[in-house]
Amino acid sequence: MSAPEVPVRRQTRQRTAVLALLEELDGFRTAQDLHALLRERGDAVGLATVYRALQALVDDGLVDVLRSEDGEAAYRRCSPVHHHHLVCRSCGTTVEVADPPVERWAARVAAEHGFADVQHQLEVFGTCRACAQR
Amino acid sequence: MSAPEVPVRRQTRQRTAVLALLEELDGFRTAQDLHALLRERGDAVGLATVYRALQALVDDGLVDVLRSEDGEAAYRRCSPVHHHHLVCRSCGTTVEVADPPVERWAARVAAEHGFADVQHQLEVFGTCRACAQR
DNA sequence: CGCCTGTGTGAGAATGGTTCTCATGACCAC
DNA sequence: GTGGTCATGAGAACCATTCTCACACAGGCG
Repeated sequence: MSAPEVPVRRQTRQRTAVLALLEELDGFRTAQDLHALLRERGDAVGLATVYRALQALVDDGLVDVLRSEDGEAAYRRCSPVHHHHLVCRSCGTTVEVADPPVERWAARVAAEHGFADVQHQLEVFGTCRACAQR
Repeated sequence: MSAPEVPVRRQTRQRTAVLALLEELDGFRTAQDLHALLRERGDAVGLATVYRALQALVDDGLVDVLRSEDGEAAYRRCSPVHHHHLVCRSCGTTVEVADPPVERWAARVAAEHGFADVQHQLEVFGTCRACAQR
């Protein structure tokens, strides 16, 4: 029996800064980006700390992770309910979309093949209106 | 105007070996795995060559790529028509599933938000019957 | 209010998957 | 066969991420 494991998250300047930056930005950003941004505005935070803060936020369900095509991780502040993303391939703007029949479909297909404990991962990529007009 | 760019793919022992191995295996394998397997059975192929062969196969649409949670790429021989995957989280067994209303749904949602040139990426993860029984 | 303890931090090193370099080898059109 | 490319392979380079470890600070307690 594993205990609930509440890791007693301390509130520090660095963690606050990372979350605040994510709140302020739109779309997915890599850890490297966030680190560079914080540094630019004089709010110096170590790279390792940015990674740790992001992991903690992901664990708490406050932030989404996405793997870009080249394997780099991108993070985004999100609402804590299940949803998917519509991401602009060019500028990174993101729209959260509530989920459709996909839920039911995934569950049904999985059951048909004898799979249990099902999760799914769906991202839609496209070019947003602004970028298409350039 | 860019020419069609047909890179004149040569047939070599190494590329044949990589594709043959993928044909033979089931489920997604990392480049490192494939390299180790080839080496074990005495069919020595350089690691860089495995990566190059896999990229060529992906470009030709003969192989699918998937990014595992830690960013490692996994490859799998696949049918050249659009489809999604049902992957066992535990043993890696994969089932190709033809896709459902998701196609239409993705297109519609994208259009509603002014996105063009839409692609999507959907993977379903679960525990297959065999693994669940252990 | 100040101490204490354990958690958080940061710089740099380590890790590990992937890509690059470049000299050498092999495919294949002629 | 021959030649000109393209492919190969060993190792180095690259780069995102994680680890290490000494030091700093949050925050509960006296």
